[in-house]
Amino acid sequence: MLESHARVGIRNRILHKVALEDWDLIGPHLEPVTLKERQVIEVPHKPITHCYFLEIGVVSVVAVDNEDHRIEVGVIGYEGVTGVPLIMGDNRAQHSAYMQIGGTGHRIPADVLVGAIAKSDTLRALMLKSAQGFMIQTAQTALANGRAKLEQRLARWLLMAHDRMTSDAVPLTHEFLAVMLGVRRAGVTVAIHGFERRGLVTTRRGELTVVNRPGIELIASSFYGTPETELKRLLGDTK
Amino acid sequence: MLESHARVGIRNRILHKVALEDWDLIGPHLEPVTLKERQVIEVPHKPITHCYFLEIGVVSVVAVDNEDHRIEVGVIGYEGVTGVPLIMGDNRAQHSAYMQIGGTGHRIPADVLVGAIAKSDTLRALMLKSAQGFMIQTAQTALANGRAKLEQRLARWLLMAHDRMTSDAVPLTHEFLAVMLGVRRAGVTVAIHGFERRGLVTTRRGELTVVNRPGIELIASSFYGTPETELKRLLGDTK
DNA sequence: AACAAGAGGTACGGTTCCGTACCGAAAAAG
DNA sequence: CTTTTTCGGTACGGAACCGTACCTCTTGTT
Repeated sequence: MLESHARVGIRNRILHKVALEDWDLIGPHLEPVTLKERQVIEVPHKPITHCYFLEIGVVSVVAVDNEDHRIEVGVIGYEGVTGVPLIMGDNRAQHSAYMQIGGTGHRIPADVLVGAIAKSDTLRALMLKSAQGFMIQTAQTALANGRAKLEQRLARWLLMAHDRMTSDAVPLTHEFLAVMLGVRRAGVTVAIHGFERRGLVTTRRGELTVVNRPGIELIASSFYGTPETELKRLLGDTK
Repeated sequence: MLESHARVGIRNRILHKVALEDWDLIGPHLEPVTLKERQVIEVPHKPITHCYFLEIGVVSVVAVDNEDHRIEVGVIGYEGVTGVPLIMGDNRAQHSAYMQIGGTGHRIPADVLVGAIAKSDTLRALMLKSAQGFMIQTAQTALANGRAKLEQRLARWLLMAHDRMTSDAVPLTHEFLAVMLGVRRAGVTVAIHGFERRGLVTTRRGELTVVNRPGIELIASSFYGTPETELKRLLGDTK
């Protein structure tokens, strides 16, 4: 498939797959952005102002209830787009979303994207598949939260983050990892030590480097992989 | 809003909200069905043949991975419709779905529903909101699985089932409850005893009756309620 | 250089829940 | 009415993880 000139160098899978005839609807409205860690993308129950197509970095989507329990329900990187509710016809964010790992990308005003989806069936179909990919990820998270051990969940998260990075270094603290997994910070520390001892990762303050990815996949076992495989099927990627 | 004659007596919230001008697209193709417990609705990775609009009963949607870990990611009753992937443009089921509590409803061939959604913007918007309601439920399940105690999760499930029943009796075994919550059968038995001792429920073999719903809500606390509230907002119900 | 703040290491008692197993009671099948 | 199956009650050791706390390093900040 030919790519429009404007998309040369674009890594985001969704933008990549926007049909040529749909590009005029959104391309001109994309604004390049640099996103620092902890930057807020969406606030629960508030209108979504922009959708972000990441190039690099990781967004954490975190469910929060009214007693302040919180847990990550999914991550979004270069393979997807934020603002799933918009695709479903709702303009309010359901969950908290923020940059877990800083990066870059493009954003588009919510109303422009909604209008574009209304105009083009093919664009809407693409966005819907992206949304479904996220649903699958959320379901897998529910499975992992209910069934997997801390170590397996940690492995799963590292793999998902690693997929979305361009290097093997994953910059994040035990503290935030604990929040996302819904466990104690001390528990994360101990689990990471286990990984380190087995030569799967190396660590520095605020950073963790993947050394032996297959080894980590072995630990995550079948808790990792399903959403990734399904997304490829949905978007028809061959690589 | 006026209801078409054909819909008199329909309890399903989605069918109820189908606009008059959209009714011709699906109404004539609805087939009344009686659904017995354990009846299979969807099989993972296989094409979805029909979508079910339940009147009474509960469908369990269960994520299964390739090592046979399984856990319920959501339930569907009279408030929704099965076959979420179809709404998202995919014809394959992602999860296992089966009747957890027998009931009645109407079903429609998948291709008819897909065609109808393609023809009508308003119908599609309605179905998308239903799908989003399910997404919210799945996210809340991920939260509960990661953060809640067994007792709280049990309370949450009972409330969700109770919402979808027409009586206070919920027919199910500890065994299946355990599968859905992803815990031991023995654990469920003990937790139910606790409820019974506190006068929240009464039990018989294969059945459980809700006696003190507010008491159960107190236990579930904020792990119950969010998806229910949000679905009302999405569908604009006032009751 | 001194200080404060953040990140990580470690420990300990306590709780929750698992894995497993065995038994009796109720319902279904013959 | 007997046999078989399903369902539920109960127990026990053990694993996983929590809540909490305290201390030590880094890494910025002043």
